[in-house]
Amino acid sequence: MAEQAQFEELARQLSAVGAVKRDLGRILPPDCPNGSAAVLTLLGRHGDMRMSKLAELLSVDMSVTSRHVAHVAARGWIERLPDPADKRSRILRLTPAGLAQLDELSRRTTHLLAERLADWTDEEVGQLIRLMTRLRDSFGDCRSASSACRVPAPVLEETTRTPANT
Amino acid sequence: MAEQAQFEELARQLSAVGAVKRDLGRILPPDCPNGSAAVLTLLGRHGDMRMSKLAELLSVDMSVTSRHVAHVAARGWIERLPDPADKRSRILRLTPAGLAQLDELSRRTTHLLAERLADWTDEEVGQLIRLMTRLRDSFGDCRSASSACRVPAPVLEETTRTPANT
DNA sequence: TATTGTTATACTCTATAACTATA
DNA sequence: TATAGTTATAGAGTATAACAATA
Repeated sequence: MAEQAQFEELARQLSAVGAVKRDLGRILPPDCPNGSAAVLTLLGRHGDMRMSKLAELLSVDMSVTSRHVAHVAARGWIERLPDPADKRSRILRLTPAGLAQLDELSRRTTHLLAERLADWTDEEVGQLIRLMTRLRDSFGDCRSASSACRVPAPVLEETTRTPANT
Repeated sequence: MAEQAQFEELARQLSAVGAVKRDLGRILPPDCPNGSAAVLTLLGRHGDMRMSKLAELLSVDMSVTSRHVAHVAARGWIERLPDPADKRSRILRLTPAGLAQLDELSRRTTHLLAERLADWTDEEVGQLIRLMTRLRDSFGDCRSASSACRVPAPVLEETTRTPANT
């Protein structure tokens, strides 16, 4: 178990990494904001899927997913096919135009990252990816796995003073 | 230099880590959204500073900083003192109430992180912090260094971990 | 003229709730 | 009744541009 000071620092870095995300967002193609890019990326990586599955991968509410998907579909980058197994559902699929857009996305982001991280080693980038993935799992497992994280965290009452941590 | 596939994966993880940030944002105290929390945290960590300095630390436009600061000041968590050296400028300072609020923030976030990252070792958390910090530096240096971002850029000696006023 | 900070406006992302159409 | 998805609405975060006061 890590120390409290570490958790504070981690929280700060999580907040600060937003600046990197914004930098990446600024170089996206026209009409393709972050939300659209995320949809295309996940469809390219995981293949055809339903809305609910995409919402889960995005870790956002399905209403949000619906908006992003509508935006992407309106530009012809994906199509929404009927699901023969369930008429309420829709299957999302990248179109050739969507694939081309995804290509462009990938080119831009990797170019920027390659430029900024020019002095990083392969191993360092891999390590960061592994740790971020694990971080996400440590949080995300709570959303699907209902038991473990369901423990409603000791509700902080007490005073406004920090107990001299361990 | 890392491979292209790694950069794509890193971009994906950067996008996905937003879910963790949102989880942290949900447990913040009333009237204290992420922007306010960031202001309080940075003032607590770096001590009194001017708007422009805070904007730089937040990596956002000063207009955004101004809004966040106004929100925080309206709740009495900071005060905006005149700068004797420059009448256009204002010095930001945490109030006792702001310090208490910062305490509460810290308690909540560390609680949540300690819970979610219960099976992480001290070393793993430290490694993630180091890599995220370096990632931010690899991007952030471009903002201050006005020329081409190719150049390693002058590293600002910023090891001041003075816990500000007390 | 340039800089510090504020305000107005617009856009993106997100969540909640109400709604539909199926199951 | 319950679930898949849509839409309306509201709130937070951000950037750009116009502005005021001061340097």
